Amino acid sequence: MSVDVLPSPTVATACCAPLVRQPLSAEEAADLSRVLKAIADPARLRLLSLVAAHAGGEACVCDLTEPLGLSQPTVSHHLKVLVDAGLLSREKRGVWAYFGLVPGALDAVANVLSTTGAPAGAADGQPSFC
Amino acid sequence: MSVDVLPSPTVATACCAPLVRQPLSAEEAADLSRVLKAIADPARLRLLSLVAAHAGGEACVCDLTEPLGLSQPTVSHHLKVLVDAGLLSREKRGVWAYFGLVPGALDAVANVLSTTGAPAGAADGQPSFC
DNA sequence: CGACGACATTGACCTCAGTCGATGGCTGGG
DNA sequence: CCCAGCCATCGACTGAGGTCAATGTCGTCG
Repeated sequence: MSVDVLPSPTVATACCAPLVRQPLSAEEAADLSRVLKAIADPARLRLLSLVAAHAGGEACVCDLTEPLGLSQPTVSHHLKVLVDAGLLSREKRGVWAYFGLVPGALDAVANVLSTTGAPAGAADGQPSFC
Repeated sequence: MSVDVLPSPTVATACCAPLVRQPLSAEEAADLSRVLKAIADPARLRLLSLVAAHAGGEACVCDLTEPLGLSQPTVSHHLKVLVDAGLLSREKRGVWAYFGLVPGALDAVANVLSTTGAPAGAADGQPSFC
């Protein structure tokens, strides 16, 4: 296989970009579009909301296949996309794999899109990104 | 064909949805993904930032083809996608067509993604959406 | 009124992304 | 020690989307 597990939290590079203040470069636009493409899918949007609304803030694959009406490989694929984009975290406990929201990741994307600089206490306290 | 030109300002239906509070329905996710798919493209992201940063907050097609390095039909196509998504407004004055940001549209999307309810003064005063 | 320029539309090509069935790896239980 | 269940990966199919050349439409100017 050619590609290996490059860490690349793509959301990090797209952070703190005003978007409406000055023209984006081709690189910045490509980075930001990568994260947005990960979110711009109905199945993945529902996955994000399902995980976030689940008890404890995390859910396993078996909890997600039914509400989405998709096959298990498809759900696993979408979860991998979200994890690679830096939006979800994956933790394997025993047989089950638990997925949870990465704190501040969605807020970082929201900050980029917002015409105002930064929401009051949204991505606040996330120095790993900004 | 089945689908016709429904006006559908898709951003309106996707407004005010917490996303992390309760699971999205298939309909809500489809609506929201439509708007996000419009933004999740490097060329369109650069178009948004170019228009926003342009003098007067509006720009015509001839101002946008060069910085993007894309052909005129392609730029026109991307602009149409953004207009259909409710993110850009199009006003034809004489021979030129001027495009400008729809106020509050990007902030509405940012609100949906943000884990906190609403940024302080972002989409504030946009009763057409919320 | 004829030519030019700005923009939109069409048609076609090509690449990529979403989906599923089948299979493999791994862990826990009998 | 073997079996059962959860999850990831693979391969293939299909549809959607980005891009451009060519063409059409409309307003402007000489």
